[in-house]
Amino acid sequence: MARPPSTSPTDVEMQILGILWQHGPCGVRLIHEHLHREKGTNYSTSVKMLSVMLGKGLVKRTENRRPHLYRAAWSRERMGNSLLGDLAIKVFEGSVSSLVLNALSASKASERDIQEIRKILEQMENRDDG
Amino acid sequence: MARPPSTSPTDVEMQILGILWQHGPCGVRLIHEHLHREKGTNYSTSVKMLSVMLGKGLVKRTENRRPHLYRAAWSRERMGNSLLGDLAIKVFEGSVSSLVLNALSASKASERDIQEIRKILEQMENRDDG
DNA sequence: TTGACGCAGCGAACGAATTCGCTTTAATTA
DNA sequence: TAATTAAAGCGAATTCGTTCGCTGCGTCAA
Repeated sequence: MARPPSTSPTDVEMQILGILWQHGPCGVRLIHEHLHREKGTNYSTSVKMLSVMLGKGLVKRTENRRPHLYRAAWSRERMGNSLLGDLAIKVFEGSVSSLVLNALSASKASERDIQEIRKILEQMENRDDG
Repeated sequence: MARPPSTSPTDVEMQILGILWQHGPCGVRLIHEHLHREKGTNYSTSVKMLSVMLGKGLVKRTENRRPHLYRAAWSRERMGNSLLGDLAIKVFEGSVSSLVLNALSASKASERDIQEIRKILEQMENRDDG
């Protein structure tokens, strides 16, 4: 009679993944320092969250030495695409294209970004399956 | 000592917004029928959720007649862009361009989508602020 | 070895999100 | 009007996400 556990990473989990993506593998101490700076949480909280994330398969860790080293289980890109897919399902009935189209027409992308996108479009057209 | 209330719509709320975007303004009854079909929830649950969403400003309602009519407070497009921005903050350090770029290079957009995107890019370049 | 200190883990506490039962209010029919 | 049915609302129950306090272990230096 309550809500089901969420599939995608929660807010704090995303925050931690962000730190891991930025720093690469690191110990709890470093992660804690970031979280403490950003929201004043306790060391135990960081330990717990990492533990939860380990259980969910969101992070992996090396236990050879102490302190243990944590790293993100998924790359920034992979996670981004996955969450983008979820978002498309929620608001655009599953169409990532609609989502991207809509974002492009609403945003003010830089000249450099536009060139970048052009290049990618050409690459796509040169693929057989495009 | 707990989590802060989430800013963006929750899962169930998004589900309800989806129904409203699809059907346009409608009463609780219709929304309930959808939710019941999809996850077997009770009529009271739909009433409550709509009430919560009304409090959050996610939906508006007309009380002239009974049953009351509910409608989404934000368009699909507006909500999509807003959530896309949130997502970019979480995974790409705030860069929507990175998010879109990454999505484009990973996805297999259709020929028609590609042309569509080209058109939008041209429109963007013709704007002074592009 | 022993004392000090950092690291890891567990379980409880608390608010947020979701669900429903029961009551109240409104409309519709007899 | 009175009885019946539908709509709306309230409050409690339940689970999830997040936080921390306390306990115990590993490591290092004296």
